[in-house]
Amino acid sequence: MEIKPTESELEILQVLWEKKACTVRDVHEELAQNKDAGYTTTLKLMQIMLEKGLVERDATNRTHIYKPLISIEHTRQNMLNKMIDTVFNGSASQLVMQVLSNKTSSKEELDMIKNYLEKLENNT
Amino acid sequence: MEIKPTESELEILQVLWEKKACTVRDVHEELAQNKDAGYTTTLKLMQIMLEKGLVERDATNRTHIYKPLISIEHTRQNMLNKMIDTVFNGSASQLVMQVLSNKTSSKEELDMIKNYLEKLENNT
DNA sequence: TCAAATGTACGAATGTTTTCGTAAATGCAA
DNA sequence: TTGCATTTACGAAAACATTCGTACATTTGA
Repeated sequence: MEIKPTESELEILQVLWEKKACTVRDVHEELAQNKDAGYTTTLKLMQIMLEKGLVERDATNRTHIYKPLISIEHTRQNMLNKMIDTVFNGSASQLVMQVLSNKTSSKEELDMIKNYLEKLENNT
Repeated sequence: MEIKPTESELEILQVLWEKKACTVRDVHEELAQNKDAGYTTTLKLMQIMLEKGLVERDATNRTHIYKPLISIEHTRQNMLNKMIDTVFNGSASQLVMQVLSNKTSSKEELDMIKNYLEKLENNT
């Protein structure tokens, strides 16, 4: 699967991932909180996403219901891999340390990560 | 600073970060290894980057010398923050764990990260 | 010296993404 | 019923990014 969502498409996917199934209006209203673009803009984008296979829809009723066709995990991983390749010289650990250095994480978060690391090491 | 480099601009920045100072030809030759686009394309892009303030140049001599004006760390952090905000619900640790789960890192890398984490915890 | 090579400048073509206007169909409520 | 609101479809404009052709200046070396 080599479809990279555009920035606007990602915004729409956020909403779909969160709400599982949406009408165009649902998505539009959600987006309208942070951004202003017309209703038909959102509609058009979602139609394009349908063509690209990023979403599917139930067109049984007049008001269509859209659902995401790509998973959030998959998309996250794709984006991370691309970023590691292009901006972090292929080093995942460099990326991790950069995240940890600037985002002031809580002790709980750090501990969670540490536990996770230990689990990883034991499993190999 | 709210200038987000485009994809092509990032490719050029990679080269500049690596080599510190470059002519257009330097950059072009480097890029030409993986991609094919004409010399004037690279030139034009670098001129645009100059206008945007992404790079500076010494135009004393006929062959101009370009240098990056934004640091690699800053750019990395910007990209990560944006990604955390938009795709990881604002949770840096979620991002970290996703990276660790899929990129099979070596034990050395994992240890490096663990040490780094401990240093972080001791400093707070 | 002077032609070829190398360099910059820059407008314009091309490609992609985003935005919107308008038309047509359907549902809804007075 | 009838007219107003909501919805889809779709073409085309606008905005943004990339690519390239061409003109012109400078350097180089035969």
